[in-house]
Amino acid sequence: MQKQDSDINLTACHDISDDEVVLSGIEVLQRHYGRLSDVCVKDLAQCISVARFGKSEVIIEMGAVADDLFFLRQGSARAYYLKDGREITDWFAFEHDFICAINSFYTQNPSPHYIASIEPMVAGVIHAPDMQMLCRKHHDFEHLCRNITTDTMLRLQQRIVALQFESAQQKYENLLVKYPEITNRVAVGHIASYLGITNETLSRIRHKRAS
Amino acid sequence: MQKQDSDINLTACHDISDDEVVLSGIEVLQRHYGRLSDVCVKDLAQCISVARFGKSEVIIEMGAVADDLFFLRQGSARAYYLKDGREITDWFAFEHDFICAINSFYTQNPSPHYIASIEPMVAGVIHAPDMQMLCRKHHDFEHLCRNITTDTMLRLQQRIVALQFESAQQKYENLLVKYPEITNRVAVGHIASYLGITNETLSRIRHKRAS
DNA sequence: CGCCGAGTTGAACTGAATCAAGAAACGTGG
DNA sequence: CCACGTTTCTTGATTCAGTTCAACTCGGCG
Repeated sequence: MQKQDSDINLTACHDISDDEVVLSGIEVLQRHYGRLSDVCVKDLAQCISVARFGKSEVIIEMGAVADDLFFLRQGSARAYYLKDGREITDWFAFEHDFICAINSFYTQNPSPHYIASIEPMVAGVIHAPDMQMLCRKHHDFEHLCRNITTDTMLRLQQRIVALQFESAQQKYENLLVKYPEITNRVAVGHIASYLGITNETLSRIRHKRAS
Repeated sequence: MQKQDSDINLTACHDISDDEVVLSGIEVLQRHYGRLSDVCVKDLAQCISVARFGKSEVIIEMGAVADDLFFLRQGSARAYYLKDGREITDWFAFEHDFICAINSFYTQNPSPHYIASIEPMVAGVIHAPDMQMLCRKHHDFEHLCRNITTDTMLRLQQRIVALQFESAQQKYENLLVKYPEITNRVAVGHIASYLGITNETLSRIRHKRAS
């Protein structure tokens, strides 16, 4: 049933125009991270392109210098890396979330992360050099970027506390609170690696909860 | 013998003048995070005060709204929080490091963290409202702050990977690589909680390594 | 000198990993 | 639209790293 809802959305997403992605993205950004001057908005809009992906497409390969930052309008994606040949999911993004190969985007080094779509997705894209240029040109944009980074930093801080002292079960419970519909949209295996536990352990936790 | 070296430094630290703390702090900041205009440096210097603490003094209490950011010139400090009555160390700072009650500083909420000196310390201090003001006034200072935040974010990201997939021993080894002299300056118990392991486990790891 | 907190050592316990099979779900081509 | 192969998820048995609890040692300080 949940499935049907999301199918409808996925069909609908093809109706979203590029302009709509760009403009609504900028609007959401401003709402969360700080207002921009009209001239800055105009410059920013120039720098944003729109990308569309199907289900489970690899968007960024490990080893590439990945200077794309995606802001999702529709669908979902994940960042992951390989640890002993296993995919470890590191970050999920849904509507109105950012995703990028964080190390590569901010340092221009080859990315240890892959990025892949989960569901079909539509996103606004900005390139790191353009972002740098906009930051240099517009003080208010630099301020907005600082807010985004601060926000991300605090989220990572929270996650460290969670990883260090919560049991596997607690971590799963908390994830469900933060993303109630994640189980309908993301493979269980990806969730397990995100939580730092094995598929088997997560499976057992889910079994216990269901009863 | 290491002890004596640091005793000399500790004595010496009383010789550091306030001006020296402020100016050398600003110099180090610029070297790492971006140049500032002369007028900005002047404004910044106005906003920095100097704080001195003895050994093991609590600097920020849990529950307080803590809008101080410290930049250490000498000595060391740690941020920690209580988990089931036990102190969990979350961040160490040595010379040229920052330390603040990260959540409180950036959100103005009551701090879940304590901050305490470890060794006697001397630090430059800036208050969050002053930092905000300087960011608003000077684009180059906002840029510098963004760089600091980005850097912190990437460090936290690294730490998540480390926490999630390294064994207790690996985590300790890596800590020693990053801070070779930490064992001479910080209580073993603080290191254990920083690594997310018990004192006993760390003790056994150290025993194994010594042999 | 004796206390006290920090660190060490030992023994028993436990949560989660690993290894190994089986069951479901998924999508691809006939 | 169904059959088959592949991937994902579940279930069970065993193992292991790290915790917990408890006793003991050591070095510094009143």
